Amino acid sequence: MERERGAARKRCSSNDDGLKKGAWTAHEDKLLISCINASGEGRWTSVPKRAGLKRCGKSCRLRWLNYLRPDIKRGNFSEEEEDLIIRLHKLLGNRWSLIAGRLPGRTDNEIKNYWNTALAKKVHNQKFAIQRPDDINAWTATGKPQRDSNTELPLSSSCPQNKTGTALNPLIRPKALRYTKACNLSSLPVLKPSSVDELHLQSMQNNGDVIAQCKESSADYDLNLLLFDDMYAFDGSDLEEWMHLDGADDDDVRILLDVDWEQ
DNA sequence: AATACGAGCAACCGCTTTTAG
DNA sequence: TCTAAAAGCGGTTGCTCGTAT
Repeated sequence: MERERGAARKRCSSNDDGLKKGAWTAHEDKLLISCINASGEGRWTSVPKRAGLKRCGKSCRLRWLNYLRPDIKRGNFSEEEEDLIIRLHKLLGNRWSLIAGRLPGRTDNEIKNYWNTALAKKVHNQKFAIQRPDDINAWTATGKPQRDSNTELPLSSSCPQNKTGTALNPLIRPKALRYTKACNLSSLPVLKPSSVDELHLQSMQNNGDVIAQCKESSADYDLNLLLFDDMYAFDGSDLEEWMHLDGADDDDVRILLDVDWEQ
């Protein structure tokens, strides 16, 4: 299998078979557009033959998706787009396709380039780094809040809090989705496992006190915007317990178990 | 005017994941 | 269930163009 896949890669990457590489000409673009208009997207390996192009299917796909698609938005990024990219990058890291999914008309390649050339520097200069809790000493070395030894629930004093007594700036990472960056959940979009169609959570309660509130604001495929107004410190096991207290179903618990602490 | 340098971006490469038979 | 092919993804490369020297 590996040999076959390697061979397939070689076929696409090699110039031995006369495949053209480098910048696309206007004529090639025209041929590709005509082909896709005639038979639709997909079956990329057969596109070069159908279009009369000396390119590999992969190259055709990339050209179409990143440049020729009619719904592509060109031009400068707006402030709103810029802000959204920064916030999503804080949450998702270099998951460009996911980020692009939140910006209609923008491609992952475009966003990636924009990040690498402009935003990364800007974010660095603005010290847009993840904010650590003010009272970091109250936190354990793992980044988890200290717990009550009897209830195993987090001690309220172990988490930095605002004036209303709710927690500030918990750092979490959705581990099941192989994201590598810690993030500040406050007002940020949160990834939801794609297998979960609906998010039922409206509130999680513990002994009558609202621990966290989630507001569903999007019905996208794999991203739901959850706004955690005042988020309490928690980790996966705490949440599981809380969810069961609240009568949540397995999907709800799974969402929350996909969240793991990272300092 | 010539050259060097850096920024921006399109395209490529190779790996992983998904799909189809 | 297994395998090969196709599609998707993110990192990297290299070309072009503008600016500084």
